[in-house]
Amino acid sequence: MLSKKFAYALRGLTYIALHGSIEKKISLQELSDGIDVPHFFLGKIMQELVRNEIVSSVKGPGGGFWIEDSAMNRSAFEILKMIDPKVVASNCLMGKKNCDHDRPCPLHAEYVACRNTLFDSLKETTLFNLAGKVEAGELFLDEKNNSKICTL
Amino acid sequence: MLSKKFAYALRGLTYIALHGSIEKKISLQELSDGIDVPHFFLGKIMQELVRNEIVSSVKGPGGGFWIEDSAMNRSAFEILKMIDPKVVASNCLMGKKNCDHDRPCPLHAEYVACRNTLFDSLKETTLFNLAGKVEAGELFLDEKNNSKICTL
DNA sequence: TAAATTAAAGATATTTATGTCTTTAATTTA
DNA sequence: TAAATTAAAGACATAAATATCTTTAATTTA
Ligand code: FES
Ligand code: FES
Repeated sequence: MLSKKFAYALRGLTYIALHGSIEKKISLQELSDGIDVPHFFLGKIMQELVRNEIVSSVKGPGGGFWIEDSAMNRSAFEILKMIDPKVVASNCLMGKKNCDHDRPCPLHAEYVACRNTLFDSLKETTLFNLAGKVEAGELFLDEKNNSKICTL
Repeated sequence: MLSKKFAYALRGLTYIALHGSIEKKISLQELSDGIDVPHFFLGKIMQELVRNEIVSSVKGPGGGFWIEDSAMNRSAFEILKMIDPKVVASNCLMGKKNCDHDRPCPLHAEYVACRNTLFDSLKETTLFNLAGKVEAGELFLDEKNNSKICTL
């Protein structure tokens, strides 16, 4: 449903929002270490976010990434649209070409409800919010030491 | 989130549940025409369902697929576990190796709620239910004439 | 029994997502 | 200015999902 690209983007941005600033830029190296995501792949994703002006960057010694105050209130949903537009464009969950209210597939109702709920919370969640929650110990960006599997 | 394999499987089974019987078997040709799904790909999926005794088949003239009465109350969730087991095993939505309640990622709460809702309804939905709804005109298996896109 | 029909099985192909490596350009520092 | 550092850009590689084609086996019918 959601791509790894989006997942990595959101985790990366949250890390930068939390640890970075114009004075302390976050290098790609620190970032990929910090969230346990493949270095080069993350680099590509950051490029895209820089182009979209979600994050800022400079090259050279001491360079790296940071997030302007004005970008801190960008929502997770905006990031999703940027990184994974196909998902937002809403394909049918049951493999039909398009999701259609008038000719719903077997999972239409469930899918729409589920997706709307998820998207609504993505719309309400800003990078600032996410950074705050990480700071409060309510959520975690990396994946070291997480051995317990939620088996449902 | 859910694969096309699962989508095609569920739509195919519903078609067979609705139109097939031991007297009137559904050929792969009729089936792929009926639900607008790639012929050969659907064939592979049906093979798997036959091996798992969800659907029955015979070769030869007049042969094809049908569903025994006893299989009509199999749930969509059972089909999902069969066809797309990774999804049920619950990977983290944000690309972490495992979904972990104790170290939740930014979308954990939303994801778990969303997934539980979806899975609950899959558990309650049987092939018999689905066939009934198609018969009642409440849902549709094919994708002809569906031009209206739900843009969210 | 021969021919026709149909699913099963196996091989191959294509596409998409994910991941990696190399080269280039920008910036800083000595 | 020269060297070092770092992101950007582009090329390449791998894996997974999706799709197709060919051959084989089972079954029916003539
Ligand atoms: S028609 Fe399938 S999800 Fe809407
Ligand atoms: S930890 Fe990511 S979905 Fe549970």
